Order: sequence, then C-alpha cells, then structure tokens
Amino acid sequence: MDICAEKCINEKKVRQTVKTIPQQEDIGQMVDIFKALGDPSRLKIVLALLNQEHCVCDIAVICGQTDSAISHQLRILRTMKIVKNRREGKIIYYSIDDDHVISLIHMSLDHVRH
Amino acid sequence: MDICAEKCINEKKVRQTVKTIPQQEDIGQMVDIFKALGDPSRLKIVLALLNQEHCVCDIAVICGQTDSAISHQLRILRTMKIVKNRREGKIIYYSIDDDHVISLIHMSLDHVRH
DNA sequence: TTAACATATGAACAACTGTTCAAATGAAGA
DNA sequence: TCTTCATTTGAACAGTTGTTCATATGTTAA
Repeated sequence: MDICAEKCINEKKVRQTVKTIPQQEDIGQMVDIFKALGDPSRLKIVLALLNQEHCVCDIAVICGQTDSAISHQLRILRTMKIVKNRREGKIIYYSIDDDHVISLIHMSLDHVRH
Repeated sequence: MDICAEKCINEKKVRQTVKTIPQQEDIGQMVDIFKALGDPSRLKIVLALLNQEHCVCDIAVICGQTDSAISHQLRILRTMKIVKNRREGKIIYYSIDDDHVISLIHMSLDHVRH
C-alpha cells in the first residue's frame, strides 16, 4: 500500500489515522442509518412511532402528508429494519424495531436542546 | 386546530402523539445533523478527524478524494459547526468541534457492530 | 516582486431522492 | 359475489446533492 506517494504533508499522521477508519462496509451501514433519519418526513414518522404504534393513515395525519407518501417512506424504514408492522384486519400498525435508533434520536434531541 | 376531521382512525391516539412531537425547528436541526453524517464522504472525513486533527490534503489522501471535493464538504461541516479549523502558515488544520456528534458516531458504530 | 503551494470557490453536470397521481392489492362486511 | 376501505405500488417529475474542472485566494520563501 503506497499511501501518499507525494501529495500528503504528514505521512505519519495519515498512516496513524488510516488504521483507525472502520471498514467500508461498516461506514456504509452507518451512512444508511444517518441517511434514513436525515429526512424530515422519515424523522417525523419515527418520532411519532417513538410514542406508540400507529396505522399508516394516522401517521399521515400526524405528519400532515399523503397516505401514499407515508407508505413510501415506511417501506424504506421497513427495509432498513428501523420499523416493523403488524396487521389487524384491514389496518396495519407500524412501530419502532430498533433500540439503537431510539438512542440516536434521544441523543440528537439532547444536542438540539442544549 | 382540527386534526383529522374525517380521515384518521384513532383520533385519541393521534392527539396523544401529536403532543409529543418536537417543534418543527428542532426537527429541522436534528435532520441537519443526520443529513450531515448521512453521506459517505462527510462521514469518512469526520471519522478521520475523530482520531486527530488533519490538514485538507491529508484528509484527501485518507479519504481517497480530491482536495477540492474535501474542501467543499469541509465547508458544509464547518457551517454546521461540526468541525473547526486553525491556520498554521499555508496549512489549515481541521478538527471536530462537536462532542454530541462524536457520541452519535460511537453509538452508530456500536449499532453496526452488534 | 515573483513563484510555488495549500486551500477555497463557482459553475455545470450527473445522480439521487421525495412527492404526486393513478392504479392495484387484499381484507372485511353487505 | 360486490363494495368499501386501508395500504401498497409504479411511473413521472421536480428539487436537491456531490463531484469535477477551472480559477481565485492568500501565505511563504526565494
């Protein structure tokens, strides 16, 4: 591995830090979580479900958006295993399925409020 | 406020949850942080600076990207007060400027690894 | 002052993302 | 069965975002 053949200024520091960087795959997964929460619609959905489970059309009312828009976002959150759902007749209830995400949100709330 | 004139299914639950949702402004700030970390280039920069301060061109080497691309991203991170910089002659050193962000990253690393 | 270098900036472009609209499922009750 | 209702899905469109390239700052040393 020839890091920094001629470009970098402090080769020793670069080598030190490179060793500490997580694997590409881990970085990708971290990015995915942050990206999932980095959209107002999705964050608001997750914040709503933080309180209790809700069906799609109630989430739509809470978030002030279309059922369809909410459903699209829920699919993304479901794919990422951030939320799960259960059916009760015609109605499908969504809830949070990831404790780490709950912690992340509480921590970011602290950040915003201090 | 007429939440849910006819659309929603469980009006009581909707009202309960609406009360718990943070203000729009707080949500916006939370989204901004998550969005900032929700990009591979920026997250990698922050991960690098987590270890120690670095100059722009060393970050570029660490991240395998152009000086210019790194500089653009650093501007975003600087604007958000996630990183700060200090000048030493021609060289500008960047470092993390936000402890909450450090916590968020550690928590997401835990998430990925368990 | 000039040359060399580290960093920053602006415009342009491609790629990605979220919402909308229309239509399709699939479950419950008539 | 047919109808109604909650939810899902797909295509299309607009808006956003990250990178690239060329150029501009601003600092140091000659």
